[in-house]
Amino acid sequence: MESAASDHSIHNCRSIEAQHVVLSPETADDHDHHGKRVVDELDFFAHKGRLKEAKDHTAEVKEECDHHGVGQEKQLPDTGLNLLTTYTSSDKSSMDVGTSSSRNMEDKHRTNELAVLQAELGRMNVENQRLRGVIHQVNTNYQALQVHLVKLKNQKTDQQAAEQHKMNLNGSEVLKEKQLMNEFNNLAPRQFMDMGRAEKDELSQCSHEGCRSQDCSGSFPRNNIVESMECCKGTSHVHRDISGRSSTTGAEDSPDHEFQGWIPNKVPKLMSPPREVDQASSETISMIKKARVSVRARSEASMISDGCQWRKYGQKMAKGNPCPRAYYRCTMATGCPVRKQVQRCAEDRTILITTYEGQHNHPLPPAAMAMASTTSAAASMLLSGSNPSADGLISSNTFLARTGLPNCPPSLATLSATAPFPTVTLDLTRTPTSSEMPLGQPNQHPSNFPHNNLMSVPQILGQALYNQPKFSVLNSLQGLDSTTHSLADKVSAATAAIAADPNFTTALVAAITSIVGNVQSNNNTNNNVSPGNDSGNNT
DNA sequence: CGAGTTTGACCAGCGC
DNA sequence: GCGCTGGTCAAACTCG
Repeated sequence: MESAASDHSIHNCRSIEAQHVVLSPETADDHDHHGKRVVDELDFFAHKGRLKEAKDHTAEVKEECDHHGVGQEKQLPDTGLNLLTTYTSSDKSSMDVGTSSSRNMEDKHRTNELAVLQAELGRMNVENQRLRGVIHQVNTNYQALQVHLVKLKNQKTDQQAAEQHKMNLNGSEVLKEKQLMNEFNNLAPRQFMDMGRAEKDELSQCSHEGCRSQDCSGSFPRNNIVESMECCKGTSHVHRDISGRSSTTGAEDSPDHEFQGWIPNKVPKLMSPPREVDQASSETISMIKKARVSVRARSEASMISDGCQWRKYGQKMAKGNPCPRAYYRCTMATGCPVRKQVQRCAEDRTILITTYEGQHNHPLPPAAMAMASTTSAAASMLLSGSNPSADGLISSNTFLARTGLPNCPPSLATLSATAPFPTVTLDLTRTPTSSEMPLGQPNQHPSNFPHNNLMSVPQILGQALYNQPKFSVLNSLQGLDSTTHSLADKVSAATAAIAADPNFTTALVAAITSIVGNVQSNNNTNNNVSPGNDSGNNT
């Protein structure tokens, strides 16, 4: 039987950081999951260890430089060129006539080594600067798009309100409608698309927008746009309990309502709310809840590691695919409704298709937030007015533009509305053509894509989320208002970007590490040597 | 013995 | 209504 979806044990992000991913067929060992360390997942986070190594290495180099009194980085312009003059052997011999030849040789060797390392350091500094510029550009693009989106939303709201008025709706209802829409519009750019901060903002948002505290005081900080929406939808929203019955808000008073537990897919559909608008909203909510993110990645492993802990609960043979489909549910919290399906592609069995569905009801580890936020961001895109085209595919350009990266190649991400549930597909198996490469970066290592770089997608995103406060510092350093920026959107944007450009992954890791490192080091010393010069280790 | 996996059975939705 | 299919359940099983 195909081992793709049937062979694995608990997948825990916390245990994988130090693991090096095995992606090559020679080393990917799918068979054994008993006792021995088996890498049967595509590990998205494997770079972390290497980054640390590189950082340590950089620190070592610096220390060595200081120790030998040769490290003069502070005094040299950061040109990236090896402008350090090193002592030649003749210089050295003239300076050090009295020492033994063995010591001469040793010194010479060290000096040469230092020169090489310093040259490397300089080169990385230049690369670092360039990447900062890239990040700044991405953020600027994102900001512009967000403003545009809000504008469009407001226009749409006004149009709809006018139409409602024409339909001789009762005046108070129109007012209510508009209020609802305004709430929605207020939420959309911030809360809906800001899953990363939703945890912190939810309470204040709800209290500010008049929603009942009961709705918002969940002990689980849910990074979940659906809950956010429900929270602020007012009195008309409908909850589903575990048994699938619909209940009005009165049922929420039960102490365990906020912990809804596993809600099977086969539960009955939502009860029809009394009013059209409620029905529409409920449908939207339902749609969002069903929104899926599908990730296609080339992997020998049976499952990609996405930072969450999963338990397999079923396996089925799906029609039209000889490979079985495995069903997993999140076990990081009791009753977490998030599921995922893992299946190999029928056409190309080296491609692993992982489909995520649902929103976590518990705090996520930083790495897992990447994927979760992408799901939520995808759902929010659906809310934001995307209209499927006739063939059911929303323009991937639109999608990518909404994710903040208009330059992202359109072939790598699609938003499909033909499936039972709206599905965003990130195809990380494709090598973008040179014309598709965004950000003006040359496609230098197409052969590395997607393997080596794919691994670090959630890693980098997760790391960014993990460093969220630092990220805010980064934004403010760049003159951006961090409070208006959706981290989740950045995640989506970065996902698309990284999918498009393998070099971007490495580059962004280096840049973020560098900037964060700089922020930290600036608090201590004014050291020109960026601690983030570890970008060169992602070969 | 507990946690996780496997796998056949069951159920609901959907199309004919 | 019937059959197909996708999704889930839960008992049996495996493993540390």
